[in-house]
Amino acid sequence: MLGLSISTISRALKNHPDISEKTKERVNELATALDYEPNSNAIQLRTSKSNLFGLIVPTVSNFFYDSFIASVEEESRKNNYSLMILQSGDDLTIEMQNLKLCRQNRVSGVFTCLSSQTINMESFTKFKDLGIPVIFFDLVPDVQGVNKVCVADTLSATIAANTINAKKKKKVLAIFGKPNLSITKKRLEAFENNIDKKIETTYLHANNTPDAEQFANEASAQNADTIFCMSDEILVGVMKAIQKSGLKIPDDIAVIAISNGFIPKLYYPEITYVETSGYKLGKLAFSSMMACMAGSAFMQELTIESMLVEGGSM
Amino acid sequence: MLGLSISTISRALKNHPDISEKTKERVNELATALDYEPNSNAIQLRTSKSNLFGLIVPTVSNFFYDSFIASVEEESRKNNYSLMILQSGDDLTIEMQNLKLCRQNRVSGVFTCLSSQTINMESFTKFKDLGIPVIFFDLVPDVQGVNKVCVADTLSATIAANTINAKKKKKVLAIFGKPNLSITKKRLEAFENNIDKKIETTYLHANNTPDAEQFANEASAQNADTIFCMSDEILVGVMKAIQKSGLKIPDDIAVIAISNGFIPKLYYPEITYVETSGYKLGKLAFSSMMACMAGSAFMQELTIESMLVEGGSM
DNA sequence: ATAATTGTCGCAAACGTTTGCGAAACGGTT
DNA sequence: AACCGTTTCGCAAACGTTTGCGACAATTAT
Repeated sequence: MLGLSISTISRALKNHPDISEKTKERVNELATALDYEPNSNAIQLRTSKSNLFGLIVPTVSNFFYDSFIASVEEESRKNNYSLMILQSGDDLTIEMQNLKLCRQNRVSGVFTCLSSQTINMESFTKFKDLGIPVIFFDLVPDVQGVNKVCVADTLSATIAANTINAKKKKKVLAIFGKPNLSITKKRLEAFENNIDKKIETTYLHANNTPDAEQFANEASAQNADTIFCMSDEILVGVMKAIQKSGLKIPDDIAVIAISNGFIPKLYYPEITYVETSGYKLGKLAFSSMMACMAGSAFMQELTIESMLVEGGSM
Repeated sequence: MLGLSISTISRALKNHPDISEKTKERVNELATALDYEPNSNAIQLRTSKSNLFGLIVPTVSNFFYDSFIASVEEESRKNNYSLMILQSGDDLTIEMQNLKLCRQNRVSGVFTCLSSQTINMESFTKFKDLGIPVIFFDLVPDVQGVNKVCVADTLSATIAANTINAKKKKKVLAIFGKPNLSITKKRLEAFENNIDKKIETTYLHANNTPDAEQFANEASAQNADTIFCMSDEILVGVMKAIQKSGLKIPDDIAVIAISNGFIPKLYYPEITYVETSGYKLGKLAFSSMMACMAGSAFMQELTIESMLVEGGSM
């Protein structure tokens, strides 16, 4: 329509110095008039660079992951990337299928956490070979040479233990999650190492919310004065048990949790918790991804700081 | 490597009848050996059909939307589609930017709900012109000729009102959300029409959780015997106020809500609610999308049924 | 005046597929 | 031996870009 070649149009649109200002103007004018929109498939095919990140998560509907996703999406959009979301449902087969989808869609990077069944990392090394950076978050593999971003498990459990110590509690029920998860191990170890030895502490592992509820029921029967919850899942069960028992927080029983912060604020008094922000972790993951893209591949483990948020439950 | 042409390979991989079984075997064998993965950019460029859906949501971290997303992702994966997630933050500019991203990525369909600022539908008609189906969900435009899937606002509010009637309550505080939203209007209207006229009912609009908490505080001072919450946001505030007041549910005060179901189960007793499932809505949205893709474009408004889930709060 | 430089632009190949069409090979029928 | 039908496969164009290189014109230097 302008009597120009395709290459000239392409260059004009990209503000290439070879093209005169007048031509650029004419091209841009017509482009907006026709509201031309570049075909990103063609672009990606030609340049073999996509503006797509893959994000694999056990499930979207989760206190922690949803804010993580929100955070990563926000940054992606700001940096002109799109986000492809995939749920693994903590299923190994689906996880591998999702990784395949990422490769086929030629993502330029992957955010993922491990399913609890993942044993070998072979499916991830393929990405390494392809030069596609992988950022592990939250549930990360126990190996070196990969990029990991985590919440500060050790620190957060330490803070919780110290808070309990400072309040001079006597009898603590500490409820942790599934024992095989690295996150559980780290938190448990740190808690054990830091809780005052004079405090009578019972350790339990709850696989889910109902488990936690039942444990908390027994705890009130045993006159524990404090319950520590490793996660939101556990906190929810504990709170249900406490409400049922009619015990008053914090006078009859104190509660402290490690949490993203949403659940603790649902109750009155609000529950004191050590914050592990999915939102912050998302930001960290993204900046780590950008660092990888820029070539500075550190292959390190980064953590976000934790801090105590005081409610009225201690 | 096999002495075959590209076209033969292509056809063999797609199980084309022209190709002999032996050749197919050889090709497939080598393909898995090299773990060949088709370049979806090239495919999409050639066929101009993407296997990508766009999903625009105000925010991912929301009780309702996260389960909606989870649901749509699940179906998408099963049907060999991928999902591109975009957050609008209820911002008109970002909404339009996201729509642009959808077009550029050549999505084959869009799921979206309106930002509250969206006035004209012009940006959506462009998709119609391109033959890209758009499914509106939850917050839908008030016009004809588009595909909409919604929760049954009228029905759910009616069920809630009838439940209150059946329990012979005397004094009800009904808290609704932002008055300008269509969802609020529908629920309010249905509630008003169905609540027993003999019941003394106070209507309030809360813009957020703290508002609701304050309203509920005043309510307990006024000796209301029942509080109705239009949404989870409101329920959370109300529950905080009730816990603070020390009132017992359901003896001192009854609570009923319209909810996705997650929040009501966090408390003891569990809150009775009328279910509006984001998960179910996702399924409906997806099947509606598939119907559009298949050509049967109904351009209608579909709703999911609502049902009462009894907790112990009434 | 011619030669060298610079500023603009077009040609054509390439990215990895799909697909209509034609070609070769083969077996079977007259 | 000639013909026909079928099976099996390859050629080449096309999808919409990007980009190295060369071409031409305009400008400047000699």
